[in-house]
Amino acid sequence: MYAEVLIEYSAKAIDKTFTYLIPDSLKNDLQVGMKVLVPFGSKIINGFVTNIKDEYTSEYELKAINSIVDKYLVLNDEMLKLGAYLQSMTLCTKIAAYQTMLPSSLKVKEQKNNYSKYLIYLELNQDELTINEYIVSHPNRKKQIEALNILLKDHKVLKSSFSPNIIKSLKEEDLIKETKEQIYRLNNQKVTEEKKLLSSDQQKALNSILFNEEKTYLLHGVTGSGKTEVYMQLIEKVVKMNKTAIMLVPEISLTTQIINNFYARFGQDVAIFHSALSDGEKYDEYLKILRGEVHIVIGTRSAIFTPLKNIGIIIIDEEHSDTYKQDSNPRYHAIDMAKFRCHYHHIPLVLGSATPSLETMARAKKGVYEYLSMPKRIGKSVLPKVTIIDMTEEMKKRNVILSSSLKDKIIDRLIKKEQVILLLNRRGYSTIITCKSCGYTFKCPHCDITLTYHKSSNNLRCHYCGYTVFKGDTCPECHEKSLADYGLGTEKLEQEINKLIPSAKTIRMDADTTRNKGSHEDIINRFKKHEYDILLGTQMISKGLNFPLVTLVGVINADATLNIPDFRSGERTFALLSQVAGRAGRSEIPGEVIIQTMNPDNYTLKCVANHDYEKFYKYEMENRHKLDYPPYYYLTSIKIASKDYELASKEITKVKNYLTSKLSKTSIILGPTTASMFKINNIYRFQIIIKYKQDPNLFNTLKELDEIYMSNLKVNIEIDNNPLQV
DNA sequence: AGCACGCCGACT
DNA sequence: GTCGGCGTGCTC
Repeated sequence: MYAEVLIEYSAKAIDKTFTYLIPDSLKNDLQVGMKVLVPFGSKIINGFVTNIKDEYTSEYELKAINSIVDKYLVLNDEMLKLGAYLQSMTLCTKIAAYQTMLPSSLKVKEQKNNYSKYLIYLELNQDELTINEYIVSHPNRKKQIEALNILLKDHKVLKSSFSPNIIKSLKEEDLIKETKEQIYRLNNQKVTEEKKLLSSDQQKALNSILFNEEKTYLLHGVTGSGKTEVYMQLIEKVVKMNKTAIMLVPEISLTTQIINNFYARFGQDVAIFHSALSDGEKYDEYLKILRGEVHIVIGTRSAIFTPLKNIGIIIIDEEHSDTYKQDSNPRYHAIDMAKFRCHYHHIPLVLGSATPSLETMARAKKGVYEYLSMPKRIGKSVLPKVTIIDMTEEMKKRNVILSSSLKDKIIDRLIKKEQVILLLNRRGYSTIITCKSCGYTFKCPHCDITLTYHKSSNNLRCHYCGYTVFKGDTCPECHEKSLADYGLGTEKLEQEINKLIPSAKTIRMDADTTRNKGSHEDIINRFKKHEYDILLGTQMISKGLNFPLVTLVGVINADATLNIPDFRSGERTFALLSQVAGRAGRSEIPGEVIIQTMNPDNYTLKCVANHDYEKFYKYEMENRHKLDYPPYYYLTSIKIASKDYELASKEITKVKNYLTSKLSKTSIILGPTTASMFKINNIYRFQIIIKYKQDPNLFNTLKELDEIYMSNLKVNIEIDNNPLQV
């Protein structure tokens, strides 16, 4: 018997199967979809079995498979097909596709292939009579007799409750034995079964979703309309049918509240899956799923690849979130993967959002998706009042960071013992450091980016490659003491608030303060307990959090996200601000939102202020239509990357010519231009954008291009179908 | 991806 | 005369 094996080097040059002999010892256990260790060249490395066959003829002397990495981990038929689909969509290597589908802890680096955690128990290994004889004949061994008596009474006791040398001597006498039971690191008990009463909108949405056909639903519900409860009741129905469910959330650490609700209602029937789990936890959760011990999986993007069987529904919460698209190697979108699995199982896909992506909404309007709407908040809470503050006016009053009205309102909330959230979508202290006498600005030597000043560590950092330099007092060019900083980051905001409102207790949440595991939750919990009055931070404070005492949300600088040169910046700003605005007034006390901007007449901001998604949608769709952007056209971006500037620029022109000769006349080929992040880590990037509605030649042309650059070591090609950033 | 083989330049 | 540069090609 022979096995076809993919080698775990993700390189285009060896992205093909190699045939190995299956030794007799593995014949019974080996299955397609398993990871194996094989000799390859001079090394022993991981491989992945894609086929098993009886016949093979070749001039090679075949090598044999060494061993199976983990006999519990097998990709089933569905997962193998999904992997092939992933590979064909993203043009990644075959092995990379399967690797992304298996939990990363199992990319066995060191020879550690058993992540299982056990509890070890001691039991008597002799009958009661023998034990008693021993006790009588060794009256001096007091500690040992004590242990034996405990075991006589309780039969099975945790090993850790005895001291090791007692165990050792009793084991030598063969009086006791060890038994082990696997335990899972994450274990949550059900707390309540209590279902919440549904509003009529919720009930209508719930009833509209049918479980026995393949169909995509858009659940469009404003913040606070109770989408989570609908998800839970949908899943409850599915579980009652003895089927399983996957629910994706954008970022698990920021969605702890949803997770806790699910644990409370479904307890051990839930497995969670995301990158912040430890390797052991990940392994346990994966095993629970593989063994069919849970019906529900909640997780981030990668959870779409968990091997649940007999799926009954897939739900994607906050479907517009960028986090569902992977921004490195297999650039897949979780929604595409979900559609594949829904098709496989003939089941519904539910996309939920308060601010659906334009693509999703357009499909709902066309009737491709069924549209379900929940336009009202549940209970007594109402949508907050949103006010736009013109910062150009405030600047004249020398209010650079806080407008007088936002400052007054913060003080008012502090007096009322309520809480405040402030959003500033830029971390660090200040964004640019410039020399006032010679005009020098600090830039990253490896990237085409200005460095951000971090005051707490007194250094300048590149937010792309991590390059860090100490900031001195003098300009490195002209050596004058005339360095000035411009632009506002969260670090400076925190300092300024403490200066302006000294009585306020503030806590900051951004990538810098949440580097350690559990620090997100810690900040959230402490804020929730009202240890702090003001939570300030980047966009990570906007998602899914529900703080009843927050009655004021301030957006410090709405222009920071609005002015990013990307055709989706309006859409992103609308979603971000709507979401953060939704944090205000989640209980009976009505909330209020202040948006500070230099562009008070901006249409997007006005739509946010009026909570008017429809108006924003129409406006933005017109723009997209005029400029031939999605959802009217599909996009594909092709980048050529190289350390050699000249070579990259020469190759991108070749690519352009190739595309022009191959693609249909109706496709629009833009560029070549320098990519938006032109130089990162000393690598130059040029790009071409293809806009198309339908192009039968596109896919094959991309594949050909990919193959042309397959063995080129100096130039890399990066193809991204439906890129999020252009 | 890693590693060996192979063919030309600057050195003890 | 050798050491070593990295270009090319192979790995079941």
